[in-house]
Amino acid sequence: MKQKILAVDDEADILKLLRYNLSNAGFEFISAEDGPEAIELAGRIMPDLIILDLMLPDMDGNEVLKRLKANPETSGIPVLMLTARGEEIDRILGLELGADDYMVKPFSPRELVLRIKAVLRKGAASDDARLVKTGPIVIDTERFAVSVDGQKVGFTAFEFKLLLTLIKSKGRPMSRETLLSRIGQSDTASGSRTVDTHIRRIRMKLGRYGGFIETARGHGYMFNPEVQC
Amino acid sequence: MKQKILAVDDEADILKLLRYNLSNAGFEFISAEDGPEAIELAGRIMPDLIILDLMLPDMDGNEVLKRLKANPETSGIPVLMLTARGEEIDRILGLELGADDYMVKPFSPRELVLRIKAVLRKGAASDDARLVKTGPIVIDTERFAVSVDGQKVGFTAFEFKLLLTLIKSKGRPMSRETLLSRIGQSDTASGSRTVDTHIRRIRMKLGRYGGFIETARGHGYMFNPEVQC
DNA sequence: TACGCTCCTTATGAAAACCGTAACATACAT
DNA sequence: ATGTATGTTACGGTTTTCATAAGGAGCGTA
Repeated sequence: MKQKILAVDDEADILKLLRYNLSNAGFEFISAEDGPEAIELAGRIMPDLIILDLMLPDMDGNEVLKRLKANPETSGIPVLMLTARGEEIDRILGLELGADDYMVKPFSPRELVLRIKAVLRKGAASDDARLVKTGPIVIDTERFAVSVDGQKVGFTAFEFKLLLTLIKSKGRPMSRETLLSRIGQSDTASGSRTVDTHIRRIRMKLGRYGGFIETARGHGYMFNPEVQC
Repeated sequence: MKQKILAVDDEADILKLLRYNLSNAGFEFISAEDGPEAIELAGRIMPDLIILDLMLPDMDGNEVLKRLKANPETSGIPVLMLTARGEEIDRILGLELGADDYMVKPFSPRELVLRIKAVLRKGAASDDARLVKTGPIVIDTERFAVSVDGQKVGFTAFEFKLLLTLIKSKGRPMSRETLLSRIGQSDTASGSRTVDTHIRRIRMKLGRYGGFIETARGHGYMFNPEVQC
């Protein structure tokens, strides 16, 4: 059966473009032009994916997204956001909303189709999703950007990979050696204590969420977002 | 349904020529002879595309365009500008207005129809539009011309392709190798450090917007127009 | 063909960012 | 209480990037 895609945008041109390309790509295309209509439609037809413009006339795309996520019936539907400008990218990251991916307009239809397929393929088993979210922490694996509580935080390459590795195996402690090898620094002569230093730096950058990285004494470190502060 | 095209020109000959060719091409043709009429008509009939002469008797074509773009209802309509002379081309680029394409009079009707179809097909979200706009930066992909803040800036071929590649993948860092290969210099023995030099030159030419090109340490470079100066 | 021009490339040192280590302080476990 | 593991801090070395200059290839023109 064809997978259904709901696109929400107020610009008819965009909808036309989407309809053309997504139909060709083998999807069933449904469109909505404003927020309320989108929410209503989503709940009724249960699409496999929603394309949502961040800038809508009546109700902000963020608001729409929030309501979709608030409704348990629609909260599982992956959402791909569209933004008009690069300036808004950080908002997507920052608002810790439930978007699974995003694209900046103008976008190439070809790339859009690829991204849609990627999101659909991954579904719940998100091993390599673009946006990795853990509570107040959102990681954009393509831009190498991290935001905490809506604030963009600068991470170095090492720190970034370390954090991502920990989060991907969250709940399971990982030894320093494992961490180093997953990052690709295994062969280089890095004393394993180096990890400690980086862990500390990450903890500082995570601010009050630094405690999410627990130390498994004798075993290494573990990411555990359950901890309250 | 036929797509509507609104043509604005004070010369009756031109309008006649346009009407003949566009009707034949399957468009619904509407014409206006001056600025105010054009604006009124555009808001009322919502054409799919507007052909606008840069030189109008009462109100300059640029002024008309500005007002069209200022009105949220009409701002999404693509506009194709007509200029009487090549000398005016730079003004089109320079005014960072919202034109999507342009032609120089005298033009071939056949080419005009092709261009119209191209603009309509691509809509606002396109991979290879003729005019690529990012804030104060406008790029004419056919003339290899760039303007910043309305000022035409001379770019060399390498710089041009580099900037365009970065902008087309805006928001995502690209390695020097990727950049070189996309430009077509991959096989030539270009040390990847060459990219650095060109990036620097582009930054200088972009003036105060040079910061739009961010360096992703360890990853390459990324175009990101969010940065304010 | 020679000349002059522009543009691409490379070279070099300066500056900045990052990584790793060491030394000491602190917490944990037996 | 003592030894071990980790936290903290500071500093030096290394890598990456910036900045500037200069060599050399390609192109058009005379």
